[in-house]
Amino acid sequence: MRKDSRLSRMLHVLVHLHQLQQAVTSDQLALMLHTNPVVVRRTMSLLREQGYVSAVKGHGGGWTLAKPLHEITLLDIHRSLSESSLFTIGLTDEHNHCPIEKAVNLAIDDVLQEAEALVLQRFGEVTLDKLATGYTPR
Amino acid sequence: MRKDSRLSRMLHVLVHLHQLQQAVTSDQLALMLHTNPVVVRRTMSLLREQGYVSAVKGHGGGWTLAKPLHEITLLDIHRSLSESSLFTIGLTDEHNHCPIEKAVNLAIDDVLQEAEALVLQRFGEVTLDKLATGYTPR
DNA sequence: TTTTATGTAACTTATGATGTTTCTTAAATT
DNA sequence: AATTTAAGAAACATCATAAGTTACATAAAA
Repeated sequence: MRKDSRLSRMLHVLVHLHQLQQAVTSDQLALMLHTNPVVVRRTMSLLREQGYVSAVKGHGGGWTLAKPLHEITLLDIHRSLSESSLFTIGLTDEHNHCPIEKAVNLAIDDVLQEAEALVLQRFGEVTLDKLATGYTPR
Repeated sequence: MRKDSRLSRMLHVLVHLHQLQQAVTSDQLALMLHTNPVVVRRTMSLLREQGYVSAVKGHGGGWTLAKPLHEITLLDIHRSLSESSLFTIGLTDEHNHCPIEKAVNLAIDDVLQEAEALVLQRFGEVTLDKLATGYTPR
């Protein structure tokens, strides 16, 4: 299944924006991410809607951070990007009345919800300034 | 992103096989899963390779459990089915030498590995007989 | 020999991030 | 005012993979 690498890419971009301290164009970011500027705008606009970056049109324009890195967590960016599920595992809904299917789905969902809660908690504990200074795992 | 519902489907099938106590054909399972028999064979054959089910050809043939439910865990079935990742999140590898990209990927991967370990542990704790008698969440 | 069933190869479909083209809009430079 | 530079946005193509489908081979029982 194709992976969603937007979180990885956007975190990468945000830390670079912090270090450069100036507006960076979509074309420049596209070169950096080995992609094209439309993909950059499409993804960055989700962060702009949540107030983490600003975009300025025209000469000298481009993208800048709208908040300092220490006020942004991995969770903030993850939430800005994803409406869809964290897991590749899905549940079936073929027989709403079958008690076995219900028990199976409940068992799987129970585990996945616990795991998702853990991911969200951990993401919430990491601010982006920690990524700028060399992250060390727990 | 399209979900992998094979785990859910196969657990459902295994518990039904236990309750029916007789060979069930791929056609019958396909009706049960609202799919077609080739999809059933393709997926069930992964469980057969690991020794969880047996298949018999010809008249009166079909699929039967090769192990009792209490000797099979969610983890066993999960492992039989998936070589691919549990998460929809992927890491980029655009600049192997960029320390920021490394820090970003390390931070994400750190969290995902912890979450995956939790999922595998929980899956390993649940034997399939628990699903036959009405599963209650932790 | 016929019927019933799995085994398997080859191909199509569905989904969503990604990639691409093209045009519009806005702001700074000339 | 005209030109250049940049984001915004619509429309469409690509890719990967579970799922779905078609067709045929193989094996076992009736």
